Formats: sequence, C-alpha cells, structure tokens
Amino acid sequence: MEDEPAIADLVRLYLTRDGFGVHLERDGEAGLNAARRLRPVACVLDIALPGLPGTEICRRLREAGDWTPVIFLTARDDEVDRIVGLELGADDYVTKPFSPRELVARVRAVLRRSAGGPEGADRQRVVGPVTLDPARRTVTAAGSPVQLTSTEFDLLAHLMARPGRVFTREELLAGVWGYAAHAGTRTVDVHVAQVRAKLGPASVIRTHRGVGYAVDA
Amino acid sequence: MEDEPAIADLVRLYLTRDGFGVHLERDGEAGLNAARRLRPVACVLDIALPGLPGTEICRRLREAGDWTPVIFLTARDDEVDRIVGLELGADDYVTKPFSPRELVARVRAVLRRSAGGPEGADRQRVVGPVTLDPARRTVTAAGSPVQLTSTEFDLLAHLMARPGRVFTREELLAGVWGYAAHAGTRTVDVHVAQVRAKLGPASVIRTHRGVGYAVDA
DNA sequence: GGTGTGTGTTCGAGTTCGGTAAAGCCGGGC
DNA sequence: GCCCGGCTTTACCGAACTCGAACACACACC
Repeated sequence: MEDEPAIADLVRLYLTRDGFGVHLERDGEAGLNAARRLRPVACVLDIALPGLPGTEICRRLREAGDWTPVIFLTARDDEVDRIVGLELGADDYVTKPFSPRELVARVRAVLRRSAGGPEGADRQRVVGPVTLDPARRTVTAAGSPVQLTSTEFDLLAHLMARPGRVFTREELLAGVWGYAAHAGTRTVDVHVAQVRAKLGPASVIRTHRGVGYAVDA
Repeated sequence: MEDEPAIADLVRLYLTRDGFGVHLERDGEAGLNAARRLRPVACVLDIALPGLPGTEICRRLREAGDWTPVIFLTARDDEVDRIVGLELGADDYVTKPFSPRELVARVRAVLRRSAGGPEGADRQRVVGPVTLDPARRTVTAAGSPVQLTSTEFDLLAHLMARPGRVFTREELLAGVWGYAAHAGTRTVDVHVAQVRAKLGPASVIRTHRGVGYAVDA
C-alpha cells in the first residue's frame, strides 16, 4: 500500500520481477479490506496513507489474529522504534529514500524468517558465456573471472535477471540507482560501456536503439 | 517472563501461533518457581523484572544445574545486560525493540542447537591457509595458531561458514553482534582489520567495495 | 551524400568508501 | 583505587569509483 504513484509503481515493478504477485492499494481502508480478503504472504505499508494510517492497519490486522508479515515504509528515522515489534508487531521497516532492491531483499528476509527455513539460495544466472552469482557477487565471462565495481555488478545483475527483456535507461536508473537518483540517463551508457569492456568479446549486452538495453535471451 | 503486558501478549501470541506451548509469568520469583516446576524446553526472560531480575533467574537455574536454554530480552543499547546475560550461560538475547518473528526464529534456533541439530556448525572449516574449529574456538593460519578475541573469532567464523558469500555490514552486525539495527557504524571494519592483521599474509577476507566482506571461496 | 538524432568512448573533477591510527569507554583483575 | 585488554567511535587520508561533459562515431531518413 502506497499513495505516491511513482513509488508504488516502482515497488510493484521490483517485486513482480522477483516473482512476487503484487496487489496494490492507494488508500488505507481499501488496503485493510484487501489484506483481509486476499490473505497475502506479506504486506508493505506506507506509514502515511490517506484514509487509514499504516500503523492502524497493522494494529487492526493483529487484533483480528492476522499475523501476516508487515514491512513499513517510513520517511523518518524517529518513527522506527515505535513501529517494529513492540506496539504494532511489524516485522521490518525501510526508511525513504530506499532502493527498491533493498525493499525486495527485506521482503525476502522476512518471509524466510517467518518460514523458519534456511536461507533461500539466490540463484546463479547464466546468459551465453557469462555467469553471475548474486550471493558471491562474482561474474565470469567465458570461464574467467571478471572484476566489476558495485554499480557495474548491480547493473549487469539487473539486466540478467530477465534475459531478453529490454530496460529503458529510466528503468535502469530507477532500479539500479534507486528512485531518488539524481544521475542523468547518459550515466547508464557510460556504465554499460564499462561493463562491456570488462566482459570483453563475451559481451552480452545489446543496445536497442531508441529504447534501452537488454541481454540476449 | 515479561512484565509489560503488551509485550508479553505479543510474544505469547507469536510463540503460540508457531506451535509452542507458552506459560507466562510477570514476576521474577514466580518465574523461577515455574521454570523449576514445569521444566520448559526454553525460557524467554526480560532482564528487568519485578521481584527478581532475569539475570538472577538465569544464574540460579544454572547454579542448580539446570541448563534449559534461556533467551533474554534486553533494553536497547544496553551493553551491560548483553554481556552479563551471556556470561551467565544464556543462549541468546534479543534487544528491544525487536520483531516478534525474530524472537520466534531465535527460539527455534536455540532449540535446534541444544538438540544437537543437523547444523554442521561444529565442523572444522578450511579456507586456503586458514583453518577454524568452532568447537575448540581455535584458528590457525599457515599452520601456526592465531589468538583471536571472542568477537573476532565469531566474525571470522560467520564469514567462513559460507565461503565466497558476501555479507553486508548489516548482516554481520545482525549475525555476529546480534544488533537488529540498520548499520551506520564502522565497528565491523575495525574488527575486520584486526582479524586481517592477526592472520597476517594469509588473510582471506576480501572487501567488496560498496557491499561488504567475504572470504575467498 | 548530407543531416540529425542517438550511442560509444574518453577523461578528469569531485565524491564516496574503506583502511588505519588513536582516543574513549567499560568491565575485570590486581 | 589503578591498570589492562577488548570493544566502539572518531578522524583523517589515500584510493577507488562515479558522473557528466565533450567529442567521435553509427545509423536512419531524406
């Protein structure tokens, strides 16, 4: 649940990309009803929502014996103490501005915890001669290891998460850099070039003129 | 055992939901008696309790040869409580504010551990020239023994539990220190430096700039 | 071939990040 | 009490990285 459309869309995009089904509500009351009706595996709630504040939604769910994991989005650090656990029974929180990646990671962590299971294996991704391991943050091209910087790695990981899918520069900026990024879109080009150079002849990133970038499916 | 009703109820609800039978006491003396009478599989103790502090309950149980797993609830940032608790033979602790789910996870983990569970936690770990023995809490580098402090050992053990896997500072703070906090401190860096210095040229800890640390796979 | 839009590449200033030394803090032992 | 060892915090500096401007190049359309 989230009232700012831009953020909401981004969050949805990310969670969807990671295999979660996402239902979105912009209003507190509607959100509470949806949570009750749909019985989701987890809720992501903005603290400030029109209609009914997120905290209140959480409280009511708990009151009704609903222990669906809840993750809060909050703009302020000082709200945090109140949120987690004690009064409300929330499971985690993320402060704005946040990277969508971080949110996804926390959703996963919360689900893992509530499932009590061992760590879910971040799966290795392979495209042509290039392999990428998210947990180890390693990349190999044609068998040899490749040293990428943090941003370069995230960029490649993002592209390789959905081989064949074309990402616009804006999407990449939002996804890799975070929605609060102030970088210009040409920054993406520069980093793509850098990754290509490091991958050498094995480069799998293809330009879609006038649109963006993708890795070969 | 917990004196604040709101927190106590929350904890009970969560544990119950996860299939644990829960007996609740609000007072230290009563708690100690209950623990002796009921012989629970585990105790969750608030440090601050009316009547008898949680630390004292733990101490007395241990004194009487009772090694029931104990998990402490401590006030935030209260380093004193943490140390005392662990020295008294506690098995784990959770700092307020905590996520109820986290508490449940820790209870499960403690039980798993005390059951001598399937965790390969006690197996010796070898990475390059470095070996680490969790049971003996010893480390050798290139054949010679290395003296590590308790924190340093835990840190290295944590990293070596999954060679190659990159841990963020936040993950390490949570896993090694038990802080549920969202980082913002250099503590991890300093300890990493310390471990590196002691391991000498055999140092296997690699920095992943902008991410965290890992040991070479 | 000319032109214009979009992309590749280079490069340096500015910033961020991590290593390190040193000081503060706290508890335990003497 | 005092000192001592270990943990945490702070401050500084060098190294690594980022980002955007500037220019070169490629492609598409005329």
